[in-house]
Amino acid sequence: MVIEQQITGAVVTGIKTLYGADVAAGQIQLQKTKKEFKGHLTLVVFPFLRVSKKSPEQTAQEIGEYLLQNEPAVAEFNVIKGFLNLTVAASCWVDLLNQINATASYGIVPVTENAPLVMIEYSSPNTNKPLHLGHVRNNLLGFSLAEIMKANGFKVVKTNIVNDRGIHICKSMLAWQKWGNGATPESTGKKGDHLIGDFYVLFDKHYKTELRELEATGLKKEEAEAQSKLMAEAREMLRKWEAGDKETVALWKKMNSWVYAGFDETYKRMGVDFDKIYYESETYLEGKEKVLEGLEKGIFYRREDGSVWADLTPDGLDEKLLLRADGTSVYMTQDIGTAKLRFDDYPINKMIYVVGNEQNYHFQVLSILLDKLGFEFGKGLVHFSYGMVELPEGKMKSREGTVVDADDLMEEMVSTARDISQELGKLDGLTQEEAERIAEIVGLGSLKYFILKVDPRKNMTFNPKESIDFNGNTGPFIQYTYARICSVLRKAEEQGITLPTELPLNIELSEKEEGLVQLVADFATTVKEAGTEYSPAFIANYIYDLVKEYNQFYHDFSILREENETLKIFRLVLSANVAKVVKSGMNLLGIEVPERM
RNA sequence: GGUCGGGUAGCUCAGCUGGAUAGAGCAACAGCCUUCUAAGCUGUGGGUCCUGGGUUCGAAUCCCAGCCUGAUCACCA
Repeated sequence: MVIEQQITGAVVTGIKTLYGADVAAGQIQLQKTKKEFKGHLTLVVFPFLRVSKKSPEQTAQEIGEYLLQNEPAVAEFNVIKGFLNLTVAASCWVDLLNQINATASYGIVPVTENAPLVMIEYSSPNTNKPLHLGHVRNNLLGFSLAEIMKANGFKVVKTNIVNDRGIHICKSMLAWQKWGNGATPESTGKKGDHLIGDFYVLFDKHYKTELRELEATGLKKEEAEAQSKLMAEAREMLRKWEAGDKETVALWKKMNSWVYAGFDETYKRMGVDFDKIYYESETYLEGKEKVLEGLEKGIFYRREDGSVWADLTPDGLDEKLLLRADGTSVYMTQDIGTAKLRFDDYPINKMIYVVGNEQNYHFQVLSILLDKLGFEFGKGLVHFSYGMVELPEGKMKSREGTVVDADDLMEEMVSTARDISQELGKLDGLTQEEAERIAEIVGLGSLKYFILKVDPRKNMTFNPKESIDFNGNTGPFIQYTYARICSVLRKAEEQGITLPTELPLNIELSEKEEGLVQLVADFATTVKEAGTEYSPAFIANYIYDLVKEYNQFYHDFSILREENETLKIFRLVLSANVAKVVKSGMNLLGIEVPERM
């Protein structure tokens, strides 16, 4: 990176000297040389033809000669058409590796006292069913994004808004009352969130039966729905809850506590956490006040029936309801309320909402509304919108039981990891605990990487029948490489080799080794890009490239068996730094790396 | 219909702020373990980068039109 800046600067002065023209550093296209050509960096000379008034080849030749004489970092060059391929001196690469080696957390920007604060909302489950694959994607993206923002020097507050109220929860409660026979997580041995989820499904089953029976008497669908006794009971329960009926609230609290215990277990295993949790039951009334405030200021308007609206047609959107005629709040009102509470709690500079792309419109509207209401982060709020996870047959439907459950999935991945380890005989000589720990790391690593390596915006399909791979472009592939490096480093230590803090600059390196140093150095820019683009996938793809490259090196070169002592040490330092970057990169994805596997 | 995504190898995906012959993995086939972990490495086959125009020395990438696909446009959350 430093090398690139140096050469870019030299090119600027070179063009000034050769052709008397001024070019901005930003105009200079210095890119990595393609593998099939010799060199490390390539200057595209086409843009300079206007000032050189010569052919591409001749221009490239002239600039190349200038650099060779005036820029010590450039050791060689060759010209192919309009491309000037530059070979950087080996000593520069060793020097660069020394710098990386000296920085314990290379590529990670430290968080300073007065760094801007980013709040990231993610997960945001309903309390009427367990987490499924869609939540897994959300959780992994949210957690990783938080790590990436931290690595870019931001203060980060991770938050979760739990949707703990509403008709859906009442459905589970009602079903439990009617058919639960007092079942508890203890009595059934079931995780609380699963238990509640079962009752939610049970409600739906009974409700459907009721509808069928009503329709059999000749009623239309809408009429049947209107006459459903079950639904009426659920609504009545919601009314009671909102009125603060003691019995209802007590039941609600009890059942929610079961769900939270279940969620905690799932989050813990997944390795995600939160700094601050908000509950909708505590925030849903808050927005009202803000909306009324906006009404007073004339930002919103009231209709004849008493409902309050925002007119967003000047912004190219529709009119949006904010308060019903009866004064109750809607989803949007709640999000305004939550925003208010958060802003009261923290000096938020940037707000990121990790929410599925089906809510793009909602957040577009929210951004405008918050801005109008005077929230500083409103205009710049980021809706980190990600695509759905679909099954080969299409969308997952919780009511139809086609969801891929998060707990089941994690368990399956870990157990597959365990089986593979056993088959390959990788666990010989390890204790039961160590083996189990590794299975956990590898199984979850596989799942996490599988999800995070794809562009968040895209919908992804997950085929439960074809289990997630452990070979190729996968988490375990990366973890395996890390474990191998650790193994080599362990052996070096056993042989009494200590790694120096600084390598001598006069080492002869192969292209492969130079390329690896260059790749390792790229970690810093990758972290930065992942931050500005909000993309864990950038990190994932980078690590894969690095690891693939390292594996080739590992295969083709000896490290400990290298006879040239200096070279051996260099390769060990290089390996150690590849491992270092792989580890911190994987950590940015929320993935652990094992020291053996 | 309006708005916003996505369309790249049989499958899953990179590449998209314009640059060289469009890359990986999986699957298929063929090789490489008495040598630092073979969850690895090497090779073979596989492509109208949705289509058609345009801008450019140069387009998978940018612009326009169209096609396919998903989401959304609720007094649900």
